[in-house]
Amino acid sequence: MSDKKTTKNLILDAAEKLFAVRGFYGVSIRQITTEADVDPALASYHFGKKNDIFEAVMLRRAEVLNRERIQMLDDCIRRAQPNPAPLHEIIDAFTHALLNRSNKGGAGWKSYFAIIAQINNHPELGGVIMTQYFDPLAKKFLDAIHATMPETKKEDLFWCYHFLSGALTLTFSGTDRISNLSDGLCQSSNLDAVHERLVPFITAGFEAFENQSKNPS
Amino acid sequence: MSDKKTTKNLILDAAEKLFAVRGFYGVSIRQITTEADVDPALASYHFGKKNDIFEAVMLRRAEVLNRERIQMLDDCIRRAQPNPAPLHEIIDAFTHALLNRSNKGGAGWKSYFAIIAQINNHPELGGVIMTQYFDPLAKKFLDAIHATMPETKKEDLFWCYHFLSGALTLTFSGTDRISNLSDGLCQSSNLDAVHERLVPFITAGFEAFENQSKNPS
DNA sequence: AATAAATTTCAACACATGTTTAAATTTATT
DNA sequence: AATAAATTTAAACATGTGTTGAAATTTATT
Repeated sequence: MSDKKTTKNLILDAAEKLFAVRGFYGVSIRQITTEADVDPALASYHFGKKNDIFEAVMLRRAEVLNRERIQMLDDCIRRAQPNPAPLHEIIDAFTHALLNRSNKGGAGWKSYFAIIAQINNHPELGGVIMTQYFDPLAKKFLDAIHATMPETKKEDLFWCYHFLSGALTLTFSGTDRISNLSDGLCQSSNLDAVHERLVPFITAGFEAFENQSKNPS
Repeated sequence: MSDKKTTKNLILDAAEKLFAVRGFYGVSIRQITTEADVDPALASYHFGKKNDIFEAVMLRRAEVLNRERIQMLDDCIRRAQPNPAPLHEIIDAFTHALLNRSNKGGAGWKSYFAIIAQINNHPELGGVIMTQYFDPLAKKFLDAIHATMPETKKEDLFWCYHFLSGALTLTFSGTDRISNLSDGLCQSSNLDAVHERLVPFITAGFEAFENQSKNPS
């Protein structure tokens, strides 16, 4: 699904697809290599341990993703100069590449984000892997938001980011529980509908902490 | 950790603890029964399949939890009569029992919520189990919110609920990624700090959709 | 074309998996 | 105290696990 169909990529594609549905522990190397139509020994040969396959899956798309997101952030900061960037544009820059890829990037990207959703909420892997691949970028966004909302306590901004992260990743998870709740009126797969609502929702949430004089309870 | 220390409860407690850290597929029945200091065969004897253990873990606390949350919702609706309940009180009723138990309910409750966080973001289990145990309650809350915000499109309310669900469950997950991000300034374990900020954040998010005349993009 | 390197195959390793069976033991009932 | 039921134990089942090793094959280099 990405680049040349080398054995390495065949394995990564298969692993990505299966990890997305059953998680790291729910997938065996045999299942991966069967899905990839490849000998089981090739997984060890090309990647080493099972853990290394997982990390390779994560790394492959994280790079292109982060490049895109930083680009969007820099653009919106530059556009606004000398003023600070508008909050909703920063939120959009943070989420747009993700939702857009998840929506129109093909099955591989969708699987990738489903894995991220799982990891982000997984106590054992979440702290490590997310921190490793996405924290530098998160800090850049928080800096940008801080520049836009200089009077808001940093502590509050961190928590707002935390809520943003949770809302965003649940959208990726592909559980589509909202479809049941809404009797089919809403669907997680309709990521345009999500994006239209996520940005104003989160923006309003941040803005609730703009007047620091207000009683925070 | 709950009720009498029967074999059944010993197994459920151990399963709860382990599932919270490594997920359903990451835990074996042997690990569970070892942790519970009990013969492996007793898991099958008392519960049947591994899946049944998991469902028993889920069900045990879901009942007391939902009873508490419905109570709080009914209370805040009754207090406000004949007016609709204030939005922030509804949000509080939805989240308070969860965050409070996770904070002060002991290790078992903390594990339980970590499992919920995983399930909620798991494409295979999330749709089924969360729908089964928590959807009736979610519908009640959405009805209450709809009564408070009658002019807002139901579709918007569903999405807002979706974001709320994501932000809330990430808080439960126990990943504490926010601790790294904030250099220890914020910690997921400090659930009072979360609650103080989650309610106004989410409330403001909902309220962003109050004026239906506004362009939703 | 001959040689070296990289890749793929096939078989096997030792161990872990969920679950079952039948006997031993404890607990409850008459 | 005798009998029945419920629970616990210990062993084993077949199958799946991640990983490795040594040949066979393909690809690249000289």
